[in-house]
Amino acid sequence: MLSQAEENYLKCIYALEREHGSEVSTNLIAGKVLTKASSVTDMLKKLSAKDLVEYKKYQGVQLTEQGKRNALKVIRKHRLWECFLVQKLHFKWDEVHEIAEQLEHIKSEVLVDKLDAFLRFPKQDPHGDPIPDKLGRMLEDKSVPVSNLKIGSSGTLASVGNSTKSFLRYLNKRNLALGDKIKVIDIEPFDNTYHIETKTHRMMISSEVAENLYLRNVK
Amino acid sequence: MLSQAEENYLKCIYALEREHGSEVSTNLIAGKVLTKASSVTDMLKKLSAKDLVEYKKYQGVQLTEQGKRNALKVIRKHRLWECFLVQKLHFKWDEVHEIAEQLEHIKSEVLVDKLDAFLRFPKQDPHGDPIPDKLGRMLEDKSVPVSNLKIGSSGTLASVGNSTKSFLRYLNKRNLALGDKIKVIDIEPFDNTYHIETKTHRMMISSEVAENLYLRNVK
DNA sequence: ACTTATTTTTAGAGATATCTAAAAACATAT
DNA sequence: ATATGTTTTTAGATATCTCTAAAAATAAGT
Repeated sequence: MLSQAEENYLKCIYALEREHGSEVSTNLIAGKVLTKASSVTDMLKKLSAKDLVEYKKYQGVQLTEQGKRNALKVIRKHRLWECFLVQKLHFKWDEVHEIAEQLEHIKSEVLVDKLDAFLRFPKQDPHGDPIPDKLGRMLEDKSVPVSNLKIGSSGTLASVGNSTKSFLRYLNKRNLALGDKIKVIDIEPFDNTYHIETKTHRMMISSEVAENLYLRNVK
Repeated sequence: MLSQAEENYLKCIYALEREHGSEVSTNLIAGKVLTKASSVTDMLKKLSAKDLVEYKKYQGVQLTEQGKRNALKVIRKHRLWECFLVQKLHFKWDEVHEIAEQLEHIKSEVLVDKLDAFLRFPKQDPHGDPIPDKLGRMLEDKSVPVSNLKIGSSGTLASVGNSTKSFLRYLNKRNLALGDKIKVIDIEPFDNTYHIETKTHRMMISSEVAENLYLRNVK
């Protein structure tokens, strides 16, 4: 049985393996979990003892198959609960992340599967992220962050790389929503600020924001 | 912010104050929480420091107004989640207690109120227990345990004093369900075994079971 | 009232998850 | 290759919640 802290680390390492290579460093984890490197080291030893990660001192970590399975279970729960909160309880997309962070740790296989059925087996959560099925399979993510685009290319906003309340409120304020078509007009070479255009607006976004807007059907 | 352990103690003390007098002893609590008396003492000190209980050494405890408010919040959440699990996810009444024990600790006022609305403000949970509203008000419980009845009296099964899987499965097996009319036919003076009768069956139940079957409209 | 039994509290220790500060390993630069 | 800087790990401490074993308070019995 995994503790909440252990589950959070697995989820975090899973995300970092996708963002960066499959070798994840202690400091990277510390940054994401908002803790100190020394705490991360402690936890990595524990996860390693449980065969959830491959860990060699000073070498960073990698999830084992078992670790990945467990990470996907937590992610599945998180995203299903987000769907529930938005679809059934009528929360806004910027209000659900923090609550789902708690709900994702509820222990009951049956509960998750019944919730999945109740929601009619959704394939994506309110932020456009794919929901793993019972076996961990999910839609392959072919989206690209705006920060990878060249001037002149465009695509459709498919998901966001950050589901915190503050980021989503920022998007609301700027009138950006999933499904919007976005085109890159210009890039400031100095600080990588992006000038983008939607159907109705033109705006500038920082490089950090550009890294968190994922587009599909990029041309 | 209260920890899960603290919330569990408050809930437990609340229940014991109803079952026994308002003075609840350390050992009683230890029995209900399944822990040792020494652990209870530690926790009582902590709850007392937070003004959630009135505690004097060797004298037992009592919830303060604040403690009662918090206990009712947890109970409200527990019972609402049980409704959700049965009504929306189609769990059986004997499958929800353990899951609700986890869900009751999810922190979000808005969530509870939205859940309440989603379920159309139910007044009772699947075990017949009253659900406190946002302000802690609930249906007054006028039911009586079978163990308080005399030979010849009868009533309608209104709620159960124990929602564990094992007890509810026992009731399923004996074909006892909420709403059933129950009549006391005889009481063994030796061990307080009750002979009871429903519309379709006659059976014997132990005194422990009799203490956990609550009837309304007793005549 | 005094002995015995029960209940409750204290004292000290373990497990989990975190931290700070210092040491060790690794990376980089001249 | 040696010095400098960064990253990671260790060592030791704290907070929460639990336990066992022993001491203190209360209750009960004759």
